[in-house]
Amino acid sequence: MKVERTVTSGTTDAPRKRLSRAERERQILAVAEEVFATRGYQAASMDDIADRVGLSKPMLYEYFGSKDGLLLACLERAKRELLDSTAAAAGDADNAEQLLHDCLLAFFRFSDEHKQAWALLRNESAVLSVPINSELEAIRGQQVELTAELMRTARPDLSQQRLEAFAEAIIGACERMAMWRERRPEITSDQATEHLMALVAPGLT
Amino acid sequence: MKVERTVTSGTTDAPRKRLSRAERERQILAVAEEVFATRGYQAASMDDIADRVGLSKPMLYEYFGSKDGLLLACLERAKRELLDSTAAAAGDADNAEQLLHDCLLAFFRFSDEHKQAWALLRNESAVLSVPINSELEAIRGQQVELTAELMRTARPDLSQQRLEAFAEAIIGACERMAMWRERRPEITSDQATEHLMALVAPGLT
DNA sequence: AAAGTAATCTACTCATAGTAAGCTACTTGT
DNA sequence: ACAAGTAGCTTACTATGAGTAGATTACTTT
Repeated sequence: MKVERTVTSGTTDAPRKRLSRAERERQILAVAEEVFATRGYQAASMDDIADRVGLSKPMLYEYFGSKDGLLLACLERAKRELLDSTAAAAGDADNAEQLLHDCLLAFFRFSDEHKQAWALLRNESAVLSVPINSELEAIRGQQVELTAELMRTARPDLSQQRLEAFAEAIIGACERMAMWRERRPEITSDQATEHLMALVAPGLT
Repeated sequence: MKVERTVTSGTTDAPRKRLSRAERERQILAVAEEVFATRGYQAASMDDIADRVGLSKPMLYEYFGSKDGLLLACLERAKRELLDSTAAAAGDADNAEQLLHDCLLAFFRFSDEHKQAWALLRNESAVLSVPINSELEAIRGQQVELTAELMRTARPDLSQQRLEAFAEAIIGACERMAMWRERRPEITSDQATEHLMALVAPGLT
């Protein structure tokens, strides 16, 4: 189980290439995302991640501070990607229904195509430590805001509170349906979008 | 920080009452639910829970097997309570819209009145270890089934897949809105219900 | 080539999940 | 009443994994 690297004694050992901080950080993030997504936060060990990168543990702490910090960095990147994807889809739509449709579809496609990032986000409350969770809620707040903002242009008659409520509800519905699709892979992102449209579009137009 | 019990040397020490397994289990569950809900799974320590119960750690393992096992027992109880609450509310409703309304309201009231149980369920994917998560998804499946079943009686024209999709979406929306209400305590359960009804009722009738 | 610095390592500490092995109070058969 | 059995309980351990102190080595700069 233990993969000795024997840096000191080896004859054929490569002398461990040195990389710039930025490069190493990207490399670590890639490995960490994979490990967190497959094993889960708790079962993932810093030693394991370090080994896979081919680096010693203190480097992870040097760059990310803590296990929480490392997860948080992964989450932030994933969340940004998701936000970008949906925001981009919101660009070219002429009416409210079309807009909703495009965003939903973009979301479901994202959860298809970036399975690892999505697995991470889906389990985001994995950690529960107060500092992380509040940070996460802040990030999530952005998504709600974006959604509410988009809806306001379509339905300026609705109250601020109602818009927020709708945004929360729709995002929650999306997340659950994405998890549902993991259990039923035969359901395409178009079908999922259609189901959700059937449920909420009448209430929005 | 360490509260020594000094059982061996004390003069005024109560000799640690012996309880039946069933009673002790209930007592442990109550403490564990509180600790898990407030500190979170990760930060909760078995030693701490044992101390608060006034018991030694091996007893927790004797009765619940592992930390996961203890959390799972808490979750199962909480989930059953929630399921009972909503199922009871489904009893006396004459039409589909009324039914949906009553269930939603029951859910939001539950998350008000059983804050601890709800905090636990809300963070249920806290653990991520594969065995626990699959167990949890199974429990959750019951709720989806119940919801889908209720909707089928109201809308027998919809396909099985669509009913499931609606059930998942509505449950996801509920969960998110309950979390939203934690941030905005001024929003009553009636208001939350009304918002959600406004969003989904048109799509269901 | 000397000095400086950024990347890296080895070798620890400490907290906590989980366990082995035995002790003790209550129950039950005779 | 008392011996035997058992269910509840404890002390004292191991093992793993997060996090850290301090030294070291490879590039960069002058």
